[in-house]
Amino acid sequence: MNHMNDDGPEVAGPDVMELQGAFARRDDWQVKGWCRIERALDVIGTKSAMVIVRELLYGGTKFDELARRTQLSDAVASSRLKQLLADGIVERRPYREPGQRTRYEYVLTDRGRALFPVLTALMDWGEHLEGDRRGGLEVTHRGCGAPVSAVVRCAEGHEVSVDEAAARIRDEAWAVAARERGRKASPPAVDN
Amino acid sequence: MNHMNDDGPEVAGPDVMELQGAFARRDDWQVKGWCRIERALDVIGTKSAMVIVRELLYGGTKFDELARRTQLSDAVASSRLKQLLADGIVERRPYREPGQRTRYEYVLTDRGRALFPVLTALMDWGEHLEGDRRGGLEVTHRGCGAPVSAVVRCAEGHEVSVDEAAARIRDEAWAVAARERGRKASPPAVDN
DNA sequence: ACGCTGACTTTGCGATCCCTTAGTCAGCAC
DNA sequence: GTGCTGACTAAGGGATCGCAAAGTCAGCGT
Repeated sequence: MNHMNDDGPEVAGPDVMELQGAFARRDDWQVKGWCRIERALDVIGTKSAMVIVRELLYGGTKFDELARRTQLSDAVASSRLKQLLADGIVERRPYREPGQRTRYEYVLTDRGRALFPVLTALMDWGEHLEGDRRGGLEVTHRGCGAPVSAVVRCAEGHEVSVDEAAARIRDEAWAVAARERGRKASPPAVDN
Repeated sequence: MNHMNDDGPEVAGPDVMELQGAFARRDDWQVKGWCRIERALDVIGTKSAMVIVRELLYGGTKFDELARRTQLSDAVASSRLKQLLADGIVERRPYREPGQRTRYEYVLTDRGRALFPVLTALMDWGEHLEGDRRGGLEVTHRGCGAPVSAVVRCAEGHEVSVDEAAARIRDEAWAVAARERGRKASPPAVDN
């Protein structure tokens, strides 16, 4: 648990998660489609998607606002928005300004707004990287003005560091059975 | 603040961040190098980097463990680890098992472990996507056994939703001056 | 009717990501 | 010293990402 040890080559040690139950034998569990991190990255794992969501969170709605503020080309903005639409992250709704034809504005869905912790966590992490600090943004709580950050917390309200976390398979009995079924269909893979 | 409105085409409304101060004129501020989200993504914005960090958090240390468990090819695992090393996210330290030559194991640095909220936020978000739920992982607090999630919180301890958040430029006076300096060097861009 | 503008779409290209296959290289085992 | 293994490295290729430039298309202005 020795955080903040920048004192030379002495390294951090095994401050990692505890693997519980059958997952302790990590190699027995290949992450075909069940890793939620990978699933998430398949949908928003691209830089253009992330920065578009960023601008939508900042309140941009019109196509040219989003393209300009993200510094993406029209083509990328267009195809990414189309994909975000298909994935249920943004919705399009018509609007019409007086003397203009009907256009569409883009707004985040609930699923899109649920990316707020992801973006905040990335922003926090980017803080400690090289680069300009003063020109950057500060995100605060409108109520009290205090700066915000993304933290990992358990349902009981405790803040959880990496070494205080444990990972286990959700429905272990089912997962073991599913693996057995898969093994009958195809020859055994990792078992030897 | 109408969360969870899946009732048809009625959309969510302007549940977005408030832009304060000079940042309210969003178009006046191009995100050249100061956006921490983009800086973060330049370093870990790739799927292979993310899944390697995931495995390191799960406790993997040896090269072949990491390559096998991430399902990445040796080549990708190798070059990504090299890059993570250069970026200060992992450290390599020699170890030697009896009757073996010296090898290296990979461990996260503090900066690497600081990605825990990012990965947790992604995992949370991936929850609501299509796909298998039962085979998935559950991350809990070792102390009390409760499941963990990533939340956005202010320094005063309030949980902050998107529409309760505000963004402003950190050092606004400096940023305005810096922009003026830049404008002298090159012809005005967005002003007219 | 003609041009202009805002909102895209299409096209063609280079860069990056990730894969497979094949090779290297250090030390044991024999 | 020959073979083997674990840990890489290199080479070549397909897919995806992102860009610039050009094209489309609807309506307003004249």
